[in-house]
Amino acid sequence: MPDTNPSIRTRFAPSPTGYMHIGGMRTALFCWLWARHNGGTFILRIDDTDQERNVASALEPIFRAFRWLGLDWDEGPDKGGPCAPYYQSQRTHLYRDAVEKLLASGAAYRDYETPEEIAAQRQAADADKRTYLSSRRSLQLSDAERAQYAAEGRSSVVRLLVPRDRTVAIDDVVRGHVEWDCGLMPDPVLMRSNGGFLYNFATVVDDAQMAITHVIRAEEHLTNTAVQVLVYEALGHQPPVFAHIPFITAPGSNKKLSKRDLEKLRKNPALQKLFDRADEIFPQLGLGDSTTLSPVMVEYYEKLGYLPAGLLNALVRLGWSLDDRTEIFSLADIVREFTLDRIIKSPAGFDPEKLVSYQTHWMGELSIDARVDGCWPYLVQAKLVAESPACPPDLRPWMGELVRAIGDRLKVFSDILDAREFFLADDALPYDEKAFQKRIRDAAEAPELLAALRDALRTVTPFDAPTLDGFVHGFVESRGVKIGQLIHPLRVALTGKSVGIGLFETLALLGMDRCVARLNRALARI
RNA sequence: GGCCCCAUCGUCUAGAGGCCUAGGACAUCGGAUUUUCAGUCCGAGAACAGGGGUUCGACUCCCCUUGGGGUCACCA
Repeated sequence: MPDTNPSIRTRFAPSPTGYMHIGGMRTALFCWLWARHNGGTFILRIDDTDQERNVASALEPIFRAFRWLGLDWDEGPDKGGPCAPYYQSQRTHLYRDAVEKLLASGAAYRDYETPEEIAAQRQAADADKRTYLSSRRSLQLSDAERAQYAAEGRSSVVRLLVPRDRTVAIDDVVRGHVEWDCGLMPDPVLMRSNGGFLYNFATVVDDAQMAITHVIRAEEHLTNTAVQVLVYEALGHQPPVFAHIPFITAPGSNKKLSKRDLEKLRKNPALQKLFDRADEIFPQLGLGDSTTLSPVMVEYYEKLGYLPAGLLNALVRLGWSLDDRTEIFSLADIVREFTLDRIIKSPAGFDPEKLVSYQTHWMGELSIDARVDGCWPYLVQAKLVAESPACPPDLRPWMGELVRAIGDRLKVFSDILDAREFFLADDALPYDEKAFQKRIRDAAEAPELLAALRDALRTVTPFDAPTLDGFVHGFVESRGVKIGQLIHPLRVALTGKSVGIGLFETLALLGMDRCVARLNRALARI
């Protein structure tokens, strides 16, 4: 058992965006894992500094995603905790105090230059191919001028006074030693002219006040870290340990997987199937389509009936591995084995195929009963069965047989909808016309064979798969035809499709009466 | 463009100087099983970006080049 450290505190700070991004979820997972691995504390803090929207409803999908995956938090908005409140919008007094402290110590200054002036300076620097640096003219102001400006209510921002004669460095757990030259940094704004605070500042104040020991976040924040470390130092705090993890990219590309590029992602060959499946399934469930629920959102996987274990397994293997052979991890395994030093440095492409393979594994671990329970809500939602919170007891044995017959074809719970023909009324069965043509109309002996079988079927008892297997084989033998000549047309006649579960299971599941009814209907439409 | 990061099979990765004729998984392609599909079993192909060093010896260390990415806001 590796060393653990209960004093470790990590946090994840989502913005209320109205959905949970798959990449963000992976970051959150790593934060959660490090806390849990150590028996430490995992904190959820809401980054709602620019709260235009309805925070509560925009937060709901985020909480939902955490709960679905089984990632709990020890301190957070709904739970409270020793560092409350956990909404940044309610913590402005802390930021204000920190700004005052920095102003008083001279580590920060009030800057009266207008945005236009700054922009002009920036442009001039660009034109001269010079690194832009803050002019710091406001520092030259006399006390009298300062007082006058304040009295006039002239607008100003508070900037950190960057110590230009040195460097800042971190020893990132993942990246190693990274260093920046402060002489190249403009003075960052800490507080806006309207009194609002900036991310790079608020985050540091929060992380320090919440005693976060490990900041685990996506690599895109690496550059921000320079400013943040300077703020830690100016405030007199010890910076936490940083771990900048590689981000998740779109399959076959090395661009960040983002919701903005949805249209590009739609054309990505590896993602195509996921979008198509969404467009096929979600409308049946009354959930919109791939535009409302796309593969970059955690909700996509939940709503399609993926298993938390499947997604979790896939997510943790993106940028992390234990050794040269272990692929399958339960959440408990991951918690036990997860360490920061096994995180990879390079970006990881999200591979839907690999996700499916993990998913298939974990689905296989589930009992038939559990699979029935997982599938049931989809049948209800698609209105294929009568509304009921769970599969009724009298239907359960039959459902169990169906799910057993579907076997590995059931990769996610919504795949049960591919077996919709078992739930449709006999006179409402749609036919794959191409298959019907080829297997029934164009096969000379098919109609007669089907009719004969229909009549013979009435004598079969018990009407179960093994018996039917023997019976059908005897039937074709006695007629001197090959099994394939019967089986293909029979499948189309009974299910309307050319592919599906085992044929004898299909017969048994349908039962004699429905088989006869469907055969009659098929024969009548030749 | 400045600064920063990254670079092993198509993909996810193992590899902390000799264990590497580079291992595993997913995907792909064969073959077997089979009533379709899925699966299962067996097998195959498939990678250290390039160039310099260091070293008896480099996938592993250093430098350069190339390529990719991130970031440069009174966004987060």
